[in-house]
Amino acid sequence: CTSFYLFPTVSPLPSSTDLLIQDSPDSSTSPEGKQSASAENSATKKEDKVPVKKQKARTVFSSPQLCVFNDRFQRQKYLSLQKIQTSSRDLSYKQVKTWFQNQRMKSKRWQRNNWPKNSNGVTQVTGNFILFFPFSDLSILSIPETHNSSHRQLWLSLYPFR
DNA sequence: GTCCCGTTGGGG
DNA sequence: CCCCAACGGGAC
Repeated sequence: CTSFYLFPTVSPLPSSTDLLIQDSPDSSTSPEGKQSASAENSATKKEDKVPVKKQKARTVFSSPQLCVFNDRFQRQKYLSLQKIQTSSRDLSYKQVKTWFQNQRMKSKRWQRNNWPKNSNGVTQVTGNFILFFPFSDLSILSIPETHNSSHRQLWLSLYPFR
């Protein structure tokens, strides 16, 4: 998975979404719930639960994982059942679901702010090209020479990933 | 159960 | 600061 894709015409799409995504060494999240067992300070009142500080785990997805997710997200904004599970066996379903949710929000927010509108909030069309900005990524969907109903599509996706 | 939405908190 | 995974809660 490179950071640059260009597949012409009706992309059969890599579809390899599974396989290859070698598991990165660490892959999983930070050491979960590591605070000491905290020997109960014994005789405290029952309902006086001292705030057991739950440390939020901050997962950072690996680049290959993001690549797969992004690629998928371009086509499906909604995670259909557990399909993507296979490509990310190290990640929980909840994590993937959360990623899609956040991505949807990000997409929406990005559109609200940065989508090029022509007067009426519709996608801007310039010549033969439709500029298509799903979110922070750049995508250009062009429809060159539409001879009768066979829209030839050319997808050009850039995945910066920062 | 998932979704949306606002919010929280970890980490660069 | 910002980014973003994860959380909480209400709605369906």
